[in-house]
Amino acid sequence: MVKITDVARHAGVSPSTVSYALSGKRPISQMTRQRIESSIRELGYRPHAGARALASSRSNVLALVVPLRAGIHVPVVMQFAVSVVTTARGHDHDVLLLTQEEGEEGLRRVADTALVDALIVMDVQLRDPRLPLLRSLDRPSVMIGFPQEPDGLTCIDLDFRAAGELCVERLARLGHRVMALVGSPPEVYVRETAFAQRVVQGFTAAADRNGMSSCVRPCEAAPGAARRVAERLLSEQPALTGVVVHNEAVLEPLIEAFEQLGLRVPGDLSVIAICPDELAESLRVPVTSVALPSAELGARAVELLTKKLDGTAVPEATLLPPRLTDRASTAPRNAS
Amino acid sequence: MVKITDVARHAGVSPSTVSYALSGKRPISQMTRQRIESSIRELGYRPHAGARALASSRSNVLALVVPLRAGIHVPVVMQFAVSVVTTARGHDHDVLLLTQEEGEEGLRRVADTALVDALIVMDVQLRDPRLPLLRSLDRPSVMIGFPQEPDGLTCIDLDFRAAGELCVERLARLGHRVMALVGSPPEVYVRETAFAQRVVQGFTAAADRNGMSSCVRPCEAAPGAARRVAERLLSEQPALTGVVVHNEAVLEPLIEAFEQLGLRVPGDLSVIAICPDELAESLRVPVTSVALPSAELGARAVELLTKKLDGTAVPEATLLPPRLTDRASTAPRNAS
DNA sequence: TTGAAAGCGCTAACAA
DNA sequence: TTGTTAGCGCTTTCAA
Repeated sequence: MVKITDVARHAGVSPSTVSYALSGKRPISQMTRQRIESSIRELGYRPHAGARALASSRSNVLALVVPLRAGIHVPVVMQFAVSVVTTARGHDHDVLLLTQEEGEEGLRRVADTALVDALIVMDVQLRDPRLPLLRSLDRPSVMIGFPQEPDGLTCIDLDFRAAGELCVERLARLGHRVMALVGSPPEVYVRETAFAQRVVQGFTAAADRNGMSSCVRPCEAAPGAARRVAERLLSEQPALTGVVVHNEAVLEPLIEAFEQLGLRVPGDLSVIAICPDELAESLRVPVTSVALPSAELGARAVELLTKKLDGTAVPEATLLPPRLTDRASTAPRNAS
Repeated sequence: MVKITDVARHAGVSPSTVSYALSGKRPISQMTRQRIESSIRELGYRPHAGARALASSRSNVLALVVPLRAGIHVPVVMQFAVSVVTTARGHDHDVLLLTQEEGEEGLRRVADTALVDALIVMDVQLRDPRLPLLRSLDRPSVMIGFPQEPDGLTCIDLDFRAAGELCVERLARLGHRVMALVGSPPEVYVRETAFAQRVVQGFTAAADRNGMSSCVRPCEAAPGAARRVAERLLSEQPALTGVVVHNEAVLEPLIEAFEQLGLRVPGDLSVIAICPDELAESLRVPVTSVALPSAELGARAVELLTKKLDGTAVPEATLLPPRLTDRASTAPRNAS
């Protein structure tokens, strides 16, 4: 194994000079820098990660905790993870993958052993048991999602409340007066996942504000669930002309169900989803949607974290504004 | 920070004794072990990962390289990753996540800096450019998938050839004589992904062996592609009664398309998929399928790797036998 | 602009 | 069964 002393000898300088040339933490003359660089190349030198971590108390590794639970759309998690890895690499960091399953002990372990410098935690609940722990750790963290008490923590997420409102506003502008929100599976609400509740709040508030009739229905991801929800909605709200869907798994089946029940999309029924753009674009009827920007969230989370590692102050809360793209599933309300 | 010398002093022993108590690499008397354990608990001691890695030349971290390309079913990758993390934790290892994008340089980097002890590489191509590198690294690796020349490498995968055969055999036993394979998107074949080709080989060989008429159609994941493939199949093979689908993205739309074209599943057409059980179970018509055992693959890959790290010899090739589950999409050929 | 040298916290060879 | 101690390869202070 080639070590820093080998490089130093080969370049005719001291080890510390090589170290500084590598880190840029002190000025190096043009000439020595070049000699060092060519020695490194010639010898194929790679600094030992463990030795570095020990001497500098920086591992240059971030922990990413991914959720596993029901009702979470897997491609969103994956895209987020990939974006975190890519962005982290751009900041000279690697990413250690942890599962929710490991729980608080897992977080404590990687932090206390100095395996990682900082943590990104996905799928934060309103009263997440990990919050006190994260506050007490000596390493910075960023949470995806907003808990009830975000004080002292750094959180980022799509502004789901505004997303819910934006959907309603768009439907309102198209003349729709009676609308429904088809949401996540019931268990998501039961475990108090903030983002699901925020959509409901935004949806309901905007509907009330616009004097519209509205209702909210959670929906399972199971095969027949979309159909049943569609049937119930139509029987309970015969005048329904606008539907907001916040549930990736049932978006397609739900539209199919409405059409099988005799409603044309968007002729009789306008549909807006809150989901990844890729999903909205891929359906037979491309769906007007508010994007779930997982890649951007991942990138931003890493940037917040690297700033915190650099000692730069960052805002406690970052809410990404919703962005709506019109596609083929929305139309003005039929005058008939 | 609490260090091993603190624990040693607190327990009235030497640091090495603490180290050995932790690693179990030499016998410790009952009494000292207990004293050490309670000191550790009392002080909240956690060994520093970097220091450990430096002194022992083991980081206890595995690298996992995940694919990003088109035609790869995201939930399969995610489930695999989760299974790798879970199993690795059971063997006292953590998992560093790398993307395909990082390429050979990424592999070399994490190996040469001793950031990881070993590597798991997914989505191996027939002539994968990473093979020579993996052979030359001083760290063990396991590949998911089989390249053309697996010599000197450790590979594991589902036996896709046998899976293709198994599907045909089941259809043959049900009396079907004319069948088609709807495969992955064309780009998957173009880039020579072994598993896709192996399914084709198994499918074709078994069909020939049984004197059946067969054809193979790649299929895009795009919205209308399933419908077009279904139409072409029916016009070109009017006697078609058995379809094998090896393409998660189009399984559902394909069945819908066949039904819209007037064919009942399984009344007129029997369908067998090669896909994750969860997907097969979740469709409106639960689909008879050969399971894609991503969780098992992940666990087995880690086990192979930890054995290699322990110096135990492991087989170069591991092929998991296909397992077929009968569901509602297959029936004996209609006698009419 | 550079060098010397003292650790960082742990493991494992050696010695007892 | 346990202790002593020499590193592991790097960073960073101090000194020049």
